[in-house]
Amino acid sequence: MYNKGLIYRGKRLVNWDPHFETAISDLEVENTEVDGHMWHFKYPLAGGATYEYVERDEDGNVTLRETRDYISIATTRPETMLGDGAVAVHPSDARYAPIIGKLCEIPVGPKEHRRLIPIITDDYPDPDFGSGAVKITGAHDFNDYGVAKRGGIPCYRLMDTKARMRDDSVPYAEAAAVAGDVARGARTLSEAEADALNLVPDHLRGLDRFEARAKVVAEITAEGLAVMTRADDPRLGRKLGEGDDPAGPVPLVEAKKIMQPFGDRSKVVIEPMLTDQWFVATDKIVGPALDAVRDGRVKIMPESGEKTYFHWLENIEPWCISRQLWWGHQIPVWYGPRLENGQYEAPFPFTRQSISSFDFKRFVASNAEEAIALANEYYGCQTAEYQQDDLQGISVAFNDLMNEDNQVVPIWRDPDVLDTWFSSGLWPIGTLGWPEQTEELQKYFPTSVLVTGSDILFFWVARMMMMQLAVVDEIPFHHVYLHGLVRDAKGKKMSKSLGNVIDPLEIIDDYGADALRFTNASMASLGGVLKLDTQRIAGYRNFTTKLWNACRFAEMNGVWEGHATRAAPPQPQATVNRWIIGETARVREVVDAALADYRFNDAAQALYAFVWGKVCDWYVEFAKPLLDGDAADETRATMAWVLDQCMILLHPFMPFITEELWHLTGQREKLCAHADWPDYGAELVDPQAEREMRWVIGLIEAIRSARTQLRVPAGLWLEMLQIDLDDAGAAAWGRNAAMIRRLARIAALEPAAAAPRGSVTVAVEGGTFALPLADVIDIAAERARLEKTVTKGEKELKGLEGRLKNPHFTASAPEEVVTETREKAATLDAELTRLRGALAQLTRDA
RNA sequence: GGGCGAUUAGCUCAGUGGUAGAGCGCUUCGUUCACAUCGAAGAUGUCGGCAGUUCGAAUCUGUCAUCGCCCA
Repeated sequence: MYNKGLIYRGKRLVNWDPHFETAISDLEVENTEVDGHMWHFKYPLAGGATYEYVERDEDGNVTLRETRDYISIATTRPETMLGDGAVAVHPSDARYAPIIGKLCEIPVGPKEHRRLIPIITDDYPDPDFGSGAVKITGAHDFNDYGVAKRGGIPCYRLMDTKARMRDDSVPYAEAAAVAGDVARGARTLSEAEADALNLVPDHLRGLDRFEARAKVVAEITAEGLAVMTRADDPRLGRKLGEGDDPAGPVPLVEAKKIMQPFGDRSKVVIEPMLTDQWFVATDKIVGPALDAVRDGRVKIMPESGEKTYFHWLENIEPWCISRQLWWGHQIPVWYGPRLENGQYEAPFPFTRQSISSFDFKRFVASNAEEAIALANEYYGCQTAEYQQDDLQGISVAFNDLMNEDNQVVPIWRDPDVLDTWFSSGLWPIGTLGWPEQTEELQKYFPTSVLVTGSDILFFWVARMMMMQLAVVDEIPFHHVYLHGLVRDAKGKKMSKSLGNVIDPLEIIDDYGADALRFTNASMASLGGVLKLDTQRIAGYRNFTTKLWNACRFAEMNGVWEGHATRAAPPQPQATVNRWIIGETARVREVVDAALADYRFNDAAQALYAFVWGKVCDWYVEFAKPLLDGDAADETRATMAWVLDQCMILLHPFMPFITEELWHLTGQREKLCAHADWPDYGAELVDPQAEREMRWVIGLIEAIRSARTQLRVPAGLWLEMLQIDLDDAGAAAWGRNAAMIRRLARIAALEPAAAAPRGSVTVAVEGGTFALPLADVIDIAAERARLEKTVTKGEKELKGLEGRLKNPHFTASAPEEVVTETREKAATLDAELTRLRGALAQLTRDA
């Protein structure tokens, strides 16, 4: 990338972490609002010059007119005043028009060496904010840096790597004199010369930045150059004490919420710092990464992630990739003296400062041998490698070279390391052996799906995209699946300092790895926040137990005797068995469709509903009578197949228990993990069986509901009367009587012409039944129950009929929707008729 | 200030134009031979407000409100 011109070295303002003494990226900075102060100071005009300062209201009326010999500046960081290069005002700001181009004095430092700086115009200052005038400290503020660059204002660095006031270079008097010449236009400074100049007054040198701030404030205030106000000025944000005079003059120090940058690891205040760093020219490599998503070669899910991705990449800044850390990939660049017209050039003698900022000759190579080879060729003589911090060694070697004592040129490697995101940006190819053309690289690159947290989109995903396209000119993956961040049950970000971190190992101890995994899957809907709630995990723990118990039931009934894996479903005769095979086929289709769309929660949800709600709640219950009868063998075969399918389909969501059950329940040629994923579908559905079982379940539920609502003792077996029943219903009853009677606790079914006095009506599709319970139940309760059902049904029917009566609906709605609505209305109408009949009967009896 | 998103049952959340669901919780009942980490039955919603598009809106559009995240 360096050779392609995509990486360069430059002096730029970076986020500097004074604790770890390294540059960090924007994304590693947390901006937090804290209570801060805004100081207002007077910058006296040079030579005692004065001007008419006029303020007007919105209508242009003069609200203040006074003669001033200063310009008022507000700052939240007074210590940076020492490095001011100018004062800027907005070009449209009439208040300061008379003094533009004039010089003013920085009101700090020894009186005899006060620095003068120019008053310039720039679009950055907001005339409505503070005094409208902004001090420009290019080396310590990002906005100011921009103004300084535009206005040709020098950037004076004030602090060292620990954010202490600088204590190097020449005495203040000398430095201030140079800066004064610059301000008067008598000379200019190169970037490096400005950087080398230490403008910290001698008595402040070596102080911590916050100590220096306090001293600067105290000195300016003592000199009477703080802007004053009344003690009861609300901007001060403080309460007056007993003896305070509300009108008493006090310095204007506003109490203000300010956004302050903190290092996300060190938690110390980040200092914008002008340093030499390596950068990626992101503007040159961002295009392909944007195009790949725009044209759909790479898809980000959820789609909102694409918007975020575009927004970030379209506004990307140069990427600072050097870090001053001891760990990481060391930057593969070696430096040596420049060779110009046969002369070696270097800042002799070498100092820490000069060696890191001088523009040396660079040798970029993948290892030291190659670098030395390059250097030997360039210098036409031998070279030797040194450590950059071995200043003495390099100085001696360079001195010998100059004195022609020894023709060995010293070179040394850049001590900085690469940003981890730069290194890991190459992960998709680096892990496969690149730059070697390995078999793995051929086989696995480009990769397929990247699954990661939504917060990683900028950190890593965008960088992998840019770097793979820049380095090997291919997309690294075709799908990016962004999941939410796991939070605690209250939605708080987990953090060690808050102590709300949920340790997955503890969850696993309490609920099992399968329960945790299933929970994660079931909450993995696209986007959003995942609030990890142990109650929910416990629910899925219960689900694993449920599956276990279903298999145990099967075992107790001989289902697993001689069982071996069978891919093809059995072909049973019994409706129940035919039905559950169809249901299995349906859920397999739903699960596959969900997985294909990365809707893991839908897949998990469908399996949960099927295994618990269909297999355990109904099929196992229905099977109980069958296991004693003629259909016992085919039922065993069906149950074995269905449970095998449950294990296979559930395996991705709960691998441990399914694998365990797999091996406990039959002869297995391979792991459940390796079992063939099924591909059957709707062809296994028997529509007749499905209709019949739906009817049976409906009848059982209707009877159970009537029983409990009328408080029939749960253990009581009831006689039931068949009032009317169509052919389909009669056939269904005939085939499933044993199951219905068992599950609804019906002792016997007798035909009857009419429901006798005081009986409970059970209306289902195509039929009406009655439970003669005159002795047991409360007639009024039964009437209330029926009335409630009728009212509810009537309301629904009214809605359906309303739609059907609307000609626009029948004309414009899709045909199947109209048909479906008609059928629903007809069924409901028939049921209501039966219920109304029962209600009338009840009223007559009473 | 800019961008993104959210607002649905008591709680946590699904639901991309056909009249609203799940889990948990809650109420009542239950020692029925897989399972009380269970079973049966039940209650609970002007889908944040308003306006619009549409035969039909939780869903699309606009607007307001509240909240969250990211970036300044």
